[in-house]
Amino acid sequence: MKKINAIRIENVYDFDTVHIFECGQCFRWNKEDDAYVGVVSGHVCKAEYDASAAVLTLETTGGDESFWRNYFDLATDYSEIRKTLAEAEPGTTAALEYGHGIRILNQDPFEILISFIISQNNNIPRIKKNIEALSAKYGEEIGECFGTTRCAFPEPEALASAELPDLAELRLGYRAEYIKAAAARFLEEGAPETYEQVIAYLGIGPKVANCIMLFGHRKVDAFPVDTWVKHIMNDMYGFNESDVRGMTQFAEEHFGRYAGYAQQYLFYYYRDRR
DNA sequence: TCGCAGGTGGTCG
DNA sequence: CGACCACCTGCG
Repeated sequence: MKKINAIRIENVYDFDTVHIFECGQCFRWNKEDDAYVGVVSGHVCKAEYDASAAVLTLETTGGDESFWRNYFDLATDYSEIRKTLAEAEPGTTAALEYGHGIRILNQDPFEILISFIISQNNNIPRIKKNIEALSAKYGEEIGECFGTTRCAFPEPEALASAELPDLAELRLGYRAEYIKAAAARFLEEGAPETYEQVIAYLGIGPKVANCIMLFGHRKVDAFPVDTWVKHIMNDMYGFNESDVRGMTQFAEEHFGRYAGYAQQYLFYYYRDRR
């Protein structure tokens, strides 16, 4: 049993655990009993939020308050973001209200890189299974927490030196070779900092590259265009679903520096009500 | 059985 | 360039 620290953070607003953890930005948080439990940068964390008291309570194996404040992006004013987006594009109002309490987490760049390679042409339950399997086999064991043995997300070294047949056993499919190559490249070159550097990776195209910039590097004007955004942009603005260029330009012009937030609200709203 | 799931690389015209 | 199309895998 790992030692658990309690951290109590007051005056937390615009926060909703369901919306934060289910909006598709992260894959290692799961509802266990009445709270969400996740593994973040080698720390296990149980998160509970009391809206009436505006208090976020964390039970965690590590990370100090400032680490978790940064992870949950508590310094950002999401009311201001929603207000700005609603004024710029009134059609998004319903989505902004529906997804109130979404926050774009500050996640580890390597974990995001690998996780979103796995996400391509895939579905969320299988993505999560793949990532858990990868962590169990190649990640460091943290110990038993909240009734389960938990493992950190693998380090680049571990995945770079993984054998392809072993990765294949985890049912990663054709993404296995992308993962190994990406880990080796990350190890050699360090974290890719720009869209151009990320998209140069084998197995990373425009959609995944934008997700990596948005979720792994806090480039909040990035606008990932996936199958749902195509439906949304067709539905709301009449774009042909093949016109990714047009949608991207629209996002730049209408959502501007908050395009990434807009994408999350819209994606979550439409996908959740499918 | 077949299409789909938060796409991408390869190959044509 | 832009329009196909195959692709690991699991599920309904």
